[in-house]
Parts: sequence; structure tokens; C-alpha cells
Amino acid sequence: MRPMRVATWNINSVKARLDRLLGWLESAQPDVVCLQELKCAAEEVPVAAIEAAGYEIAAHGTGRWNGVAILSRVGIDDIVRGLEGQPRFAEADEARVIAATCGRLRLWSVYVPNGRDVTDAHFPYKLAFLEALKSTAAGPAAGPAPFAVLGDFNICPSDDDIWDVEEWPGTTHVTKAERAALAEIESAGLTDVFPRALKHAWPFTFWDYRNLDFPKNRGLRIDLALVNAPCKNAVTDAWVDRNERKGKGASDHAPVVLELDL
DNA sequence: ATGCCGAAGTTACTTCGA
Repeated sequence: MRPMRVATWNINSVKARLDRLLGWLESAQPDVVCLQELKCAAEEVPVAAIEAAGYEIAAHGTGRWNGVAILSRVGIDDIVRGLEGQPRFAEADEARVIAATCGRLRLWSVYVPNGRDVTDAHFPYKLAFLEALKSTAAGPAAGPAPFAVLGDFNICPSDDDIWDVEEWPGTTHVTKAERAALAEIESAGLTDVFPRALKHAWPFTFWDYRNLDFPKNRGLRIDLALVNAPCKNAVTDAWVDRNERKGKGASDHAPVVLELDL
């Protein structure tokens, strides 16, 4: 058994955020990082700079939106892009899932569709994506090997996971349908690892750039780490690195970090 | 202080995000 530090971070453009990413890799020393919202094609990812920092990278990106990646300094094998039966939106295959085996851990980096509005076609697309996620995850979730699904789920699991649920009447991220879809995924054998907050009462992971939301701590907990039983048994600590949300050029999401004894 | 939105494609504005 040896410690392994695994993180998930919606970076909101890997190109615009490259300096922050490299600085965070140096200061936080993660072994594996799941990234979401690369906002560029896979061939435009700044691979050389990331490799120079000591990480291998597997990326899945198609253009200006979406895009996911896994960075690892403990090996990266058996890379798979997309879900079995992943739904399409506007006849496009979106880059929202990439899987790899890093050390003893099988993990996925996932960017769940936003949903936009409950009356928008993007909302049933979000629910269909979550169903495909459950179907594809069920096998490894029930298996004997450590397995984790990490990423931006765009769902607040409970009313406590938003600063004030009354502020979002009838909107996405807090509906019964989304929470039921998340509960279905968890029923396949996955547990939502609840991280420590480094400040304030609750470990929010996202704060909008607008309206002083970060200083006022008007946040959401939507970046999650779902782990199967063998992985859960290895978790020794978890936290949200809210310090990375501070300052000029920050992403609007903070990294979620897990310590595992694998 | 953590501070009033930001990225990207395109070129004055649009789409997207939560």
C-alpha cells in the first residue's frame, strides 16, 4: 500500500489556464488529475509543457467546447474515449468522457452536460447521458478492482450543495430528475466521497465569476468523486482546494483532491 | 482580502457555461 493523490478539476480552458495548471501541479503534487472543459481539440492541448512537468496525458477534445483529459505520473494505460451508447447532441459526438488505468486505479474523467434549462433539449440529453454513464459504469463499479468516476456532474446532490436553493427555482442542477439519475449511478455501487472544506461550512467546488459569488461564498458542490467499495476502502482524506479559485486567471471551479492508499 | 464574468471563434458580436 502506498499513498496516491488523485484530483478532478474543471479547468475552463486548458490553454488559457496552462500557467495556473503547471503551478498547481507543482504546489499540489497530484499523481493523477482528471480535467474537464479543455475547450480545445485534443491536438491543441499543450502536451509538451505538461510532459515537461512530469505527467503523461490522455486527452479527448473536439473543439471550442467540452473536452476531457487524464494526467498521470504513475502510468496511464487502457485509454478509452466516450461511453457505450453515449447519446449525441445536435448530431455531434461530444468529448465528455475519457477513461484510463493509472497505477492500481481505473478511473474516468467525466463532464456531464449542463442541461441549460428544464425546457431545453439539452435537459433530456443530460438525463440520457447520465443513464449511459450508469450502464457503462455498472460493470467496473461492481468489480474487485479500485474504480472511480471523477468529474463535473453538473448536479447538486442535495439542497445543502447550493448556497441557497431558493435562488434557483425550477432550474437545472437541483431537480428531482437529475438527483434520481445520480442516485441510480450510486446504486450501481458507487459512493460520493464527501470532501473537507478548507474554509466555511460546506465544500463547494464552483463559484460563478459574476456578482462576487466567490467572496460571498455563493457556491455549488457539483464536482464529485464517485468510488466503488475497493476504492472507498482506500480513501484516507479528501478536500476541495478552494485556494486555487483565488486570484487573477482562476477557473470558476476548484480542484477536488483525494488521498488513496492503494 | 478571495472583489463585481470569462473563453473562444470571429472581428462587433455570439454562444456557452451554472
